[in-house]
Amino acid sequence: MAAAGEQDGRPTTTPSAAPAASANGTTIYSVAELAGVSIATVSRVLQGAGTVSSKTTEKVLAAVDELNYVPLGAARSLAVRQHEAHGLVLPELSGPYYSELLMGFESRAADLGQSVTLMLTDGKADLARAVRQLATRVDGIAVFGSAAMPPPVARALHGQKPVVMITGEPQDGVESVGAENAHSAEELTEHVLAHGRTRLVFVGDPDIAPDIHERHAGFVAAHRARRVQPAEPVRVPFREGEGEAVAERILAGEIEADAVVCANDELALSIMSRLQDAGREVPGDVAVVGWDDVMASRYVRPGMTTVRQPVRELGVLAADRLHHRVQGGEPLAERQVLPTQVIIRGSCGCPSPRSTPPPTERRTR
Amino acid sequence: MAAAGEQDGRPTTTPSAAPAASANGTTIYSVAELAGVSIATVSRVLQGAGTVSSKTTEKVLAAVDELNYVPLGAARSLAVRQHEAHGLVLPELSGPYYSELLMGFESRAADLGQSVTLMLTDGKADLARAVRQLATRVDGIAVFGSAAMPPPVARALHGQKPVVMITGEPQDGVESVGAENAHSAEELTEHVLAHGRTRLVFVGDPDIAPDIHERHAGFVAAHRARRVQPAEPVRVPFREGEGEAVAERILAGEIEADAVVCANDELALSIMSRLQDAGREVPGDVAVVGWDDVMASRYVRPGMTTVRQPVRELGVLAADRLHHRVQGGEPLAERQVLPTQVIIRGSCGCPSPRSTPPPTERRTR
DNA sequence: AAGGCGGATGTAAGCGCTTACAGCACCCGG
DNA sequence: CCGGGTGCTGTAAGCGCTTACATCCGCCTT
Repeated sequence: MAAAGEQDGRPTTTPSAAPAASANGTTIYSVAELAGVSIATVSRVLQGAGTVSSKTTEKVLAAVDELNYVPLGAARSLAVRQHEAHGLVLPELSGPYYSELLMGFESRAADLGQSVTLMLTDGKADLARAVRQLATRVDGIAVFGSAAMPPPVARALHGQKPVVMITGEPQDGVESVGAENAHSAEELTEHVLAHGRTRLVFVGDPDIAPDIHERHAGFVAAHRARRVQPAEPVRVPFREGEGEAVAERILAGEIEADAVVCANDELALSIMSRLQDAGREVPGDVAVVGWDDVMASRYVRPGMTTVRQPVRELGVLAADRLHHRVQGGEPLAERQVLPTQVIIRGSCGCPSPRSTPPPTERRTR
Repeated sequence: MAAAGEQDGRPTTTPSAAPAASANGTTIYSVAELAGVSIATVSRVLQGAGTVSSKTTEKVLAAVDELNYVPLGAARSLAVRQHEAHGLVLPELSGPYYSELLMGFESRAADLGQSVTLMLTDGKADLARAVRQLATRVDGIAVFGSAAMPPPVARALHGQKPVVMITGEPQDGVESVGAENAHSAEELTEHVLAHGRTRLVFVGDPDIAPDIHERHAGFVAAHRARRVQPAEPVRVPFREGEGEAVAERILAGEIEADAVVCANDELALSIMSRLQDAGREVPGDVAVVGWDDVMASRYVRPGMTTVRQPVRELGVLAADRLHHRVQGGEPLAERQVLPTQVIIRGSCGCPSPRSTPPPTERRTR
């Protein structure tokens, strides 16, 4: 009995025939019809909600299988008023930094049952439009601080969707997560200073992003503690080629330094490489240290002394916080800060250890 | 006049009051009401479709702005029967390979007006479920071949949504894109052979993925061409630690080789590093070559001889093809193959060039 | 035996948007 | 002065799903 004798297949008020359906034409109606039940029951089976007899459940599942039914996410989203998706906005993906972040984010988001919609800002002509468009399809957005969130965009989102900034300054209503910078930068700088180096230069632009700013602040603080005057930072953007250029300036004597403290490993690596090619000894003539602990830093000779950030955890944290917000939770006023770790290898002047294990075995979960 | 005197704000048949609305409560109805027009007009303005007087357009835009209106993507998707999103399934993201791919994919997808929903398979407990879930919210899916698409999943998707495989064997109805492997592997191997090396070993598992298989085939072909018997491949998974292990076996004399041809750079890099630490000369005692041209390969000494794949272009191509399919286009029967390039540096035995420029300036679009 | 209860299922009202179609005002030529 | 464009706007019917509520039925309680 039940609704076995359904003569329409679409027992709603709608006068029209069965809906045109998704890609292949199967909708919840087709499934219901085939299983001889109502669409409500199909939905209940699929959502695991409500009570459905095991016999009915079987019938429905069989029908789903036979028709190869894939529900239309948009319809569900509309009905439940949730996208069940988190947005992530990153500048780009070269280098391990953003990838790690993304992996952590995706992993946690998946655990929370959220899909992740990614947007890269580099090369986007109309950023504001892109973010707006993204906002249209997600419940909340995590944004990587530096430059990924121009004011107009921030304004557009204001109060619309939960936003969490990664590595950005916390603002009213948008919370922020990040890694520690100032202390480890100070520690690293002090370490170099302790090697007896006296003319350190900081390479990277402190104004490019708050975290670089903090790194530079640590650099300055270490100098202050020893009552020595820090040199002016060499302001260059994060681009591999820039390292070469800086190295040339050092070789030419234009920049006088016996140690260079770089804002990231890419810069440090390219500087060290160029210096070595030109016959300079590292760390003999000049020490070089970086930031991020990218893979290459373990393989170059001497090993690159650098700072490891818990980038993946940052991604996890961001996903967590975002989800919290999406669930209606209140934003945290203070910034969440994860600890970093100074990794000593040979490029700072220390005797090179044989090798440093990777942070975590690759390809682990 | 127009509908200025609208008394309800929701001129549909629905008896209820104004809808509860999205996150912040603004829907197309609120906008219409504020602007004093119908929701159809608001939609037209926002979609740029149909004809709307400039006066009305202004009013609507003003209302949108004032209310900070963000349309609900799900509702639009439901109405237009398109998700306007591409799914991308990758194993993970460590190393530059997948990141590049993803960047290419995202960039092209964005150009095509599609958002990208990313899913990483590594560490996912219920892959089939995850993919099914993904299928629910996108118009088509691009899958990275190796292992990312277990048969049950493939079956689930079969005929449901367009699928394009990246680096996988083309199958019925699912097209495939990839980079050239066999020829460049042969060329690379022949190059090493031409250096006078006689005992080459291939490190990596040819059965792990079709592309590795092809690489190995090229390795074998080069031997054949010289009528020499290739050694059995050293089958190891792609994990950084594995390189160390292989290096130990070489050091122990367990593997006898004067050249090792690795399935990727990570492996090559870690082998070379361990060998050098143990006092072996590279390329003097043993040559090492890799595949992928990761960043580290440019910075190590000697530079790593390797093969550069147009990974980003692969991502672009995948997005393109997927979009083509989503638009109703027919799948291409033959595999699309992009050319690769052998990069000679010092680790194969050649005199080290000073430095090799990165493939493209970083951070470019 | 009647009433009530609860499990299983169906009914139908939306979710917020797009769009075919209808309607209306205005302008032009005849 | 009227018919028919033409240009703009409104009406309303869905898109496929979830879910509150109604319904039905069998069985237990009294």
